Amino acid sequence: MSQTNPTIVRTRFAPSPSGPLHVGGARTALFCWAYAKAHGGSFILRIEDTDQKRSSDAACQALMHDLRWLGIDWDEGPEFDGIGGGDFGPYFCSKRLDIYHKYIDQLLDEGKAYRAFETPQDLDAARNDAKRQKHNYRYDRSALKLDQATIQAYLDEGRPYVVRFKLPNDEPILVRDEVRGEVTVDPKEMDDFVILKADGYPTYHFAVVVDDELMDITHVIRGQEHLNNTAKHVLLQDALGFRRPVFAHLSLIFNPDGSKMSKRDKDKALRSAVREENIQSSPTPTISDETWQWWSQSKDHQLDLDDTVALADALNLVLPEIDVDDFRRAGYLPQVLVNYLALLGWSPGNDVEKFDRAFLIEHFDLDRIIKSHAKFDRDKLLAFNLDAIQAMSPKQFRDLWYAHCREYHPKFVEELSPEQFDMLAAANQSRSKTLDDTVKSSQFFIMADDAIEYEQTKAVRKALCNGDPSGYDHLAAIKPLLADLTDWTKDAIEPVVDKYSKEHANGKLGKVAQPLRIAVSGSTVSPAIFETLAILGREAVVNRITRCLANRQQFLDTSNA
RNA sequence: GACCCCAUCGUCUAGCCAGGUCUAGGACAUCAGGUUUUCAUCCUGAAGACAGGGGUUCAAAUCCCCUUGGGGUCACCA
Repeated sequence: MSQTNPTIVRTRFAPSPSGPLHVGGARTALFCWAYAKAHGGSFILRIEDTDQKRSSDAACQALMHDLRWLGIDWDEGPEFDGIGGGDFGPYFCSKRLDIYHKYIDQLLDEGKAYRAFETPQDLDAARNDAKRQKHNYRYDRSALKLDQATIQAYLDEGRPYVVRFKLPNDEPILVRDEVRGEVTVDPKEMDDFVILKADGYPTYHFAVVVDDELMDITHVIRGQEHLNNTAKHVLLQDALGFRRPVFAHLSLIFNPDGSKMSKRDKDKALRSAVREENIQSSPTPTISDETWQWWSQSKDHQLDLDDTVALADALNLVLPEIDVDDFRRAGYLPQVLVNYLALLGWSPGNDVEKFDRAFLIEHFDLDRIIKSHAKFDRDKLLAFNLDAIQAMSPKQFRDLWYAHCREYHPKFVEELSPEQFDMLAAANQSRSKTLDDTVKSSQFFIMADDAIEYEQTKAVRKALCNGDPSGYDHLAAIKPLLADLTDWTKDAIEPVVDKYSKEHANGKLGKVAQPLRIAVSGSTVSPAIFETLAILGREAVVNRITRCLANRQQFLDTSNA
C-alpha cells in the first residue's frame, strides 16, 4: 500500500542491550531472520543502545552469543565471532549521534520540532496533576509559546532541553499492518513526544525511524507493544520525507498462568518462595547480609544473576526459564527452541509441527502469523526436546552431552574415564528430556563409594527390607557372584543376575535389580541396571554392596524411628 | 481511565480471508489399558473447544454488530 515496491527485503532486529535475551525477543529475531531468508533478503542486527543508563557491553555480547547459538546469524551488524559488518553502519545507535542530530536540526529548521525546557520533575508533577483530576496527560506545548529571545537566553545559560516533535494536524493516522490489517490512531491520543533527550541521545522513536530509513529496512517486524508507537513513526517518516516500511506486529508470549513473561519472573519466584517458607535472613552461604537487606527492602531491587541462582539453589527452587541462556543451561537444543518458538505465533498449516531452520527459510511468510497471544508451554517444549534427543545418533548425543557437562557439570568429565563417560551417555540418551535432565540422577556415578546415602523412602525400604528373602538377603547372596566375575561388561553381568533371579527370586528380576540399584546409587532411580553396574566397575559395585549390607541394621533402626 | 489489539479442546494450533465437504483435524498435557529391572520412555485407546447475544444468508467456527473476557500503549525505556 504505502510501501515503495522494495526489490530486496531487508529486516532488522533492534534489541536494547540492557539485559539477557529473553524468548520473546528471540522469537522476534527469528521471525525477522526467517522472513529475510525466505525472501532472499538480508537480516540486520542493530544495537539500540540509546539508553545510556541501562545499556551495557556485557549484555550486548551475551545477546549476540545467544543469537548465534540459536543459529540466527545476521548478514549485517556488529562484528562478532566471524560475522557482521556491512555498508550501512555503524550498527550501534550510540555511534550514530551525529546522524540523528542532522535530522533533528532539519526538523527544527522546518518548524516541525521544537525545544522544550521542562525538567523531568516538572513533567512528573504535571502528569500527577492530570492523574488526580482523572484526565489523560498531554504535553501542553508551553515551550511553543516561548519567544525567541527567551529560548536564546536559556540556550546561552546552558539550560538542558529536549526536542519535541510537533504533531502536524488532527487527521487520523492510518497504519497498515501485515498481521493486523489497518489500524487507525487518532492524533488526539498522542502529544508532542520527545525525539531528542537532554543527554543528546535520540529517543527510540527517532532513532528507529532514522536508522530504518538509512539502512534501507523494508520490513519492520517487532512486538505488539510497538503497535501504538507506529503512528508516531509514520508521522516522523512523513515529516522527514522517508519511505514507509511494511509493518508486522507480533503478539506477545505469556506464562502458563497468563501473566506476561518478563525478566522479573525469576525475582518474583524467589520472593514468593522466601515468603512461603518464611525466611527472614540470607541462608548462608548464599548471598551477603547486606545484599539480602537491600533486596528485602523493595521489590524494585533485583538480585544479579549469580545471587539469584545461589539463592534459588539454597531454597531448592527451580527458577522459571525465560531467557535464552536459561534454556541453554537447562539443556534444551537450540534447534528445538527455534522450532518451538516459531510455532508459538506462526504455523505452516497442514498439521506440520516439527521443522528446522531450512524449512523456515523455505516456508516462512507473514500471512500465517497468528494474531492472538500465546502462552509458553514448557511441557510441549520438553516433549519436542526429548524427541530430538532420541532422534540423535549415539555419537551426536555423546558429543553434545559431553560439551554440556564440560560447561556446566565438569565433574562428570573429570571423574569419569572416557569409556565410562561414553557408556553413561549411551545409558542416559533415551531417558533425557534435556541435556541436564539426567545429571541430577546420575550424581552417584561420580561420588565416592562411601558417600552414597540411602534414601529414606517407602520404595527403598520396601525393596531392601520386605519379603523373604529380602532385598538385603539377595544382595548378600549375589555379591560373591559379582565379585568373582572376571569379564565386567553389561553382557557378562546380565546373565549372572538373570540366572540368580530365576533361581532365587521366581524369575522376578526386579526383586534383585532394585536392591542392587539402591546399593550402588542410594535411590530407586538410575539408568538400566546392567549398564549402571558396568559403568561403575566391579570394585565400586562390590564396595557399595558391602557398605549397603554393613549399613543394614542402622538403616532399619533409622527407618523405624 | 482513554486509545489500540485479540478471542477454536487445559495449552499451542488447523479450519476463517475466497460461508456448505466440520457429527471441527493435529500436537502437548490429562485419563484408561498394555510393554518394561527403577525413573524416563514406548504402544493402544478415551475424554476434551468454535466466549455470549444479536444479525446477514437456503446455509455461519467462517461475514457484520454488540456484550464479555484477555492483552498492549499512554516516559527525557526500548
